[in-house]
Amino acid sequence: MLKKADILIEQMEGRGYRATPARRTVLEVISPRRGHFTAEEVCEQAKNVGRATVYRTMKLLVETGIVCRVILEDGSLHYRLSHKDHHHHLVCMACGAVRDFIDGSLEEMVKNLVTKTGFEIEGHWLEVYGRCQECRA
Amino acid sequence: MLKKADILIEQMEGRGYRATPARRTVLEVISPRRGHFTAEEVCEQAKNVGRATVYRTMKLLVETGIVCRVILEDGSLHYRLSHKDHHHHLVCMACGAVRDFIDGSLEEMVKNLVTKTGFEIEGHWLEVYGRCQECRA
DNA sequence: TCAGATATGATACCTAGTATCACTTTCTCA
DNA sequence: TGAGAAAGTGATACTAGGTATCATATCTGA
Repeated sequence: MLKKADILIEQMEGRGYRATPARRTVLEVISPRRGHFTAEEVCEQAKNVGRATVYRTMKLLVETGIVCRVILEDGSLHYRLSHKDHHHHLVCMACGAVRDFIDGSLEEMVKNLVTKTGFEIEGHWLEVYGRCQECRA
Repeated sequence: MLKKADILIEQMEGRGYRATPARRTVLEVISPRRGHFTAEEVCEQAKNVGRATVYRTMKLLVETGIVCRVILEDGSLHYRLSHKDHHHHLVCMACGAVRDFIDGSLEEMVKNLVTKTGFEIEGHWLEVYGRCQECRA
């Protein structure tokens, strides 16, 4: 049976990137993660991978869509495994849990902005912050 | 006649902060600005104000609602004068122009998320990136 | 098999922002 | 009015997060 990390490695190879030991290690660190994490956390856990390589790999993984960036309320950059194409994050500020959501009305709104403002819209970024059901209890 | 910077100074005083020369200088640098700018740019222009003080002042201005934070697509933190209570930004990636907008459907969507997910929602952050009418021409 | 392309890790470096601290300014209230 | 407290300042050193460089290692395919 293929491990999750193997599936991700295959995704990378499919995009024309080499499946190197360093990248494998990074993916093995990342793949069991549920919530969001920083590049620095990956550095700590992937001990035999250089810091520069971890940062390079994270950038690569974002490009290939394997992970996505999560910006917390304080502006700090985190990452998490990506499961869908375009989606947004609902981040619990207490436990760090992240839920994805897609919202059609938002895409609609963006379209309206085009006609209202004359802007050509290339992208948008939405993060919602709060406390999840468990943390409220 | 009151300059724009004076009005902003008054706003600060109204919140219980002192109107010091350093803060005046920062506000004079900021007040004629149209688009977004970084704290570092303010440092360069407000030459006789210490860097630490500029950063402290920027933080203060965000707290008092006089400026708001703008996060660019690359994750870097900029600021701009704030004109409304809660709003979002439409940022031109070519010329740096920023347009504010308010969107009721978004607030609606956030409310829907509460019932769908059980999250208690504390805040959200939306930035839209594109090219303005002038830059497209 | 070997030349070129890719990837790596160590290191130095850079940028943005914060902590510290001695000092100055301003406020306030007796 | 003036003394003490509170608030603010700037220089400096420091930290975190990330990038540039470069010699070396590894892979790939003609």
